[in-house]
Amino acid sequence: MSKSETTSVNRRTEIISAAIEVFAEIGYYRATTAQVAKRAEISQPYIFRFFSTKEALLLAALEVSWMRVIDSFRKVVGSASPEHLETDLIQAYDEILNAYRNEILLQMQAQTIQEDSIREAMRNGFGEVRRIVLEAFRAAGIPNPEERTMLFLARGMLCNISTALNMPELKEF
Amino acid sequence: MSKSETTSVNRRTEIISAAIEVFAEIGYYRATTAQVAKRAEISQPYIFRFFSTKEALLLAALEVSWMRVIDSFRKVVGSASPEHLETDLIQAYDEILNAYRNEILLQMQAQTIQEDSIREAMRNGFGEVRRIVLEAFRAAGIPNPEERTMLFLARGMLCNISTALNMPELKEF
DNA sequence: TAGGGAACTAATTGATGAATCACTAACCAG
DNA sequence: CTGGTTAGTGATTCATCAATTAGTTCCCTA
Repeated sequence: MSKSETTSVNRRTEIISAAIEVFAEIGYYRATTAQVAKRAEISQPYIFRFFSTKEALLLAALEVSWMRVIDSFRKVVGSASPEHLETDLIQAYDEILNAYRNEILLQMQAQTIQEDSIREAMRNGFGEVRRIVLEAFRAAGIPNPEERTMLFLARGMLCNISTALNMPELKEF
Repeated sequence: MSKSETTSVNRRTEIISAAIEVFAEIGYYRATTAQVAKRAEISQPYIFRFFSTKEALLLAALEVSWMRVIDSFRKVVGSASPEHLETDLIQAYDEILNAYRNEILLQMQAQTIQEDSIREAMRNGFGEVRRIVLEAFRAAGIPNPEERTMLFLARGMLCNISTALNMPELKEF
């Protein structure tokens, strides 16, 4: 049982969680800091004690969402047997997509945001995930690991869209 | 040589082209109708003679961009030999991605826009593309056509992201 | 050549949003 | 109990934007 004091760090985390929800639901550019504040049950100006700009808040939210995927994949890679590796990774991503849908919707939005800092965060995230999967496929002795990694990522991106548009038929076969 | 009179229809088309560029570069919600107007070399209010709202303009832009893909794929399906079908489709999409990058960037944005009319347009577009590809794979006698269609679409979506983030390594293998 | 309509714009409006400022309340150490 | 620090807010500012209104220009034709 962890205490839930209102420390500065806790507040920061609460604001990020609220931002992920609101940005995902409303759209980053259309969402207002007032809406984020309301969701976090604080006043709008108080957000700016923790994040210097709205964009800095988006960056923090993206950081959280990439770490969700990266940590999960690292855990799978560290424990899965070579023959279950790919199915376990797929299952792990599927669980994230169910439990943290908004974080993935936010990543999808960020794919087309042109701000340099956002693009860099997205490239880092994708690059790290790709590295983890590719290394794991290699270590598992999977043939054509580069192609298999590409196909794994591709299917993941189609799952995202299938989820976002509520079109299950896109990913089924 | 077609005449380039300034008819009502031409202006409409010009505005849509300008909107595709500006929305793709700036982001739909952040982009202003004034920026679109400037790109189209008309005044900002004049846009509203052709489109009742900013959202109606986005819908028209999405319509253009989906027809680009759909028409191109239909042409390939109508002329390609069964053994070249998939490579020809891939090549066709690659050419669209090069020549009409902004239209695809706009589609990517629209994947996460929650407005009902936009979601419906996106579902129609994806559904029609999927139908065309699946039917063509079946007619060509390709085994597991549903799975192959899913993988084809998945690779396409990864190509989009690879292009948007300028990460060529994502799609290569 | 008068006038009617199509193409187009300047000026404005009402609403909204990010960010800042000036302030209060609660707590805690010496 | 007091002086400093942390947590927090109401009110405001300045900018911006979608959409409307009220016009002007220009061409075609009867």
